Amino acid sequence: MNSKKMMTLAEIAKLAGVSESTASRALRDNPVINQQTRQKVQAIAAEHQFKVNATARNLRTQKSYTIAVIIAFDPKTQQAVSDPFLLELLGVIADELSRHGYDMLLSTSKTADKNWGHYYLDAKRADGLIIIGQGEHDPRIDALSQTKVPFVVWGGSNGEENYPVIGSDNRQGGRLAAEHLLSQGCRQLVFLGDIRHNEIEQRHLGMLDACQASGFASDAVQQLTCDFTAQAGYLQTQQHLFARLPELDGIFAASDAIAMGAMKALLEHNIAIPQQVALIGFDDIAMSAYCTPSLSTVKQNTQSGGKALVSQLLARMRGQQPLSEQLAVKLLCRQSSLRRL
Amino acid sequence: MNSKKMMTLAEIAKLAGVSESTASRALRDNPVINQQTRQKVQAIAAEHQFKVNATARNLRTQKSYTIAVIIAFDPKTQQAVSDPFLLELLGVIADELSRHGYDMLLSTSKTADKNWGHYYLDAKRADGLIIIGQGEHDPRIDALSQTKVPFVVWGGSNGEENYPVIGSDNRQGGRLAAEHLLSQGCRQLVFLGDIRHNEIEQRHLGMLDACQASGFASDAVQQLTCDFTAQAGYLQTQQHLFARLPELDGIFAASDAIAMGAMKALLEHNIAIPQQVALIGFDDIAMSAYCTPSLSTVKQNTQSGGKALVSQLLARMRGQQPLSEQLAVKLLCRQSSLRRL
DNA sequence: AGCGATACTGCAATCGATTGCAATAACTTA
DNA sequence: TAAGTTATTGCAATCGATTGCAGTATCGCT
Repeated sequence: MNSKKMMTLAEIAKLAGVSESTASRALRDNPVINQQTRQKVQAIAAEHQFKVNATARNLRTQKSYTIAVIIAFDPKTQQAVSDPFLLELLGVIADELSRHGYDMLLSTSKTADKNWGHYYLDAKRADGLIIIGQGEHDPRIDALSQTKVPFVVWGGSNGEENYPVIGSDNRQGGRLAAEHLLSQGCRQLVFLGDIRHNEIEQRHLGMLDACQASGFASDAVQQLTCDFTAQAGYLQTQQHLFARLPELDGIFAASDAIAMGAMKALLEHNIAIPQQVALIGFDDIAMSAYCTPSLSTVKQNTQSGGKALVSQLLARMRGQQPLSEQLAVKLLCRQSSLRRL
Repeated sequence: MNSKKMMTLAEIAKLAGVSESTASRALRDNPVINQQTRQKVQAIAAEHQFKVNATARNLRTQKSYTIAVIIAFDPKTQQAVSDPFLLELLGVIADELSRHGYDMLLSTSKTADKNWGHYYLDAKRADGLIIIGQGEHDPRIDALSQTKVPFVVWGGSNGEENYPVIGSDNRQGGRLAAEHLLSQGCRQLVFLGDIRHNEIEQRHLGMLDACQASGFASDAVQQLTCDFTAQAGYLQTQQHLFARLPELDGIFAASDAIAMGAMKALLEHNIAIPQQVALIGFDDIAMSAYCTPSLSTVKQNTQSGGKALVSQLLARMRGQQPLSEQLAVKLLCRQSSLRRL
């Protein structure tokens, strides 16, 4: 006989001839319960496919074993969720959370209440928050940090946040990218990205670092604001960069998607990549190795990123002081920037 | 004075000088409560940032206002979560659910218990299930359909499922793609994809439909199994398709990612696209318009897909009979297949 | 004044599991 | 044999909100 109806702990207890308390303890492997009793209860529970009612347990224990992941959307482009990079990160987080026994509640900031944070935490829907992307300096995050809500953020750090930020070492990534372009002989560089985003700003700063270290005048680097899409990269390149040719000879795009848009525009205009203009992106999304020419990029480590987010959050929930982390990035030189083979 | 401590309904009631029952009704806008009382309670609740404890409400009402979304993973490639197409779909689902007042619990089948379904529903973690991708005919889905669990599936239908399936009209998509290739003069076609997946099989069948309708011998179409990644597309093309040149003159890839891999291999081999080999994909992911040559494809409508999934599931939860749906697809002709401009 | 109708409000049970504390049984040890 | 342990188990309160039903005013109308 299987689950004709929904089983409750009370029914299991009755079937086993014990009290609810005993049944509960038996199922949780509480050692204070007699070995035989325990096994009997567990056997009966298994036989009837009994699953503890999570809601009831959560109410009683005042925990939800759930973490809310909030993807901060750029309301203009709605880019976030369709960015391949974020999806990868999300997958890693999902796995990590379930490895630790937590469920994952997903929401987009577009979707969520104006004050997510409260929506999830005050209503005890979730025990903690992972916020992906600060966007253009979101004041709600600062507000959250004034409370005792346990949360961590994926994004860029300028060292001034009073909340834990996990992210790639974007500045170092920017340096690596720029150094590489310079090493390939580029002398007039463009940064394509929106530096109002913290992460992007760091990448840009890293680029400036590298140029200064190499003794280039600061006007050797120009910055052009650009949304996170291939389309934006394409349009910006068409509209603003062709005019700067032929002096312009190197482009560092803030993301691979942008870079692929730029690449399209350049190729349509018959600009040789990398000979006339060298191009490098950021992220290492799956496609970047498969466009033509293949796209050089700075690879973010989603695996360790997701793991760090989860472990820092859980640490914070245990009352420990969480630390911001900057994850190492890796330069991948492919055809779009390698001039001498 | 704000939320120094966690507020409960009882405290709000006390502050308002009413009973818990009245407070509860007032907050839910129950018209039986006096207008003034209602407003007073609501004002006090707002002032103290009171949020109903979702766990307690869920326990009492026996609902969770949560839908679990399960992404069926291909254990070999782990492709699912990083497929840009699925991410888009996920975003739409998230928005739709929250529009209807539901939270979204996300899990991958890799992650979830062997018997997801029971994990979520028996434990009352979720009120319903959206399963994305049947994979290679997952027996667990059949098993689920024997129970009264409310769920819907995104995937391919062969008309024989005894559960509701929402998905693109893959067969029609296959027809469109093949007809297009034939119209461009292609005479030896290859289908690149794993037909053990229901959706992919339908696309393949559609391709055969078109060829038969045009009077081609069935051996004019060859099928080559290929995982869902660009890498797989690249490798399969390299290893198996070069041998079939120059007869082979048209490739229909089961996804854009595969197509982009194939494109890379062809270009490296100096095959002219579309002159020597015309290429078309499926999905219309963001990148497909931005590779060079731009990729022709069959566009799936994620927007209406996500909406249909949610509305059918909710209908089923209300006890209505849900229907399988096949969503219209749209052929997008870009450079990779357009021979005469 | 009397009586039913109407409009609110509150009591108390309930959802299903967890857990502090008390109770009982069994077993030692002096 | 009595007192003291130790091993198990059960009672009952609790988590926080919802809701059926009963209770109390207030009002209208004859």
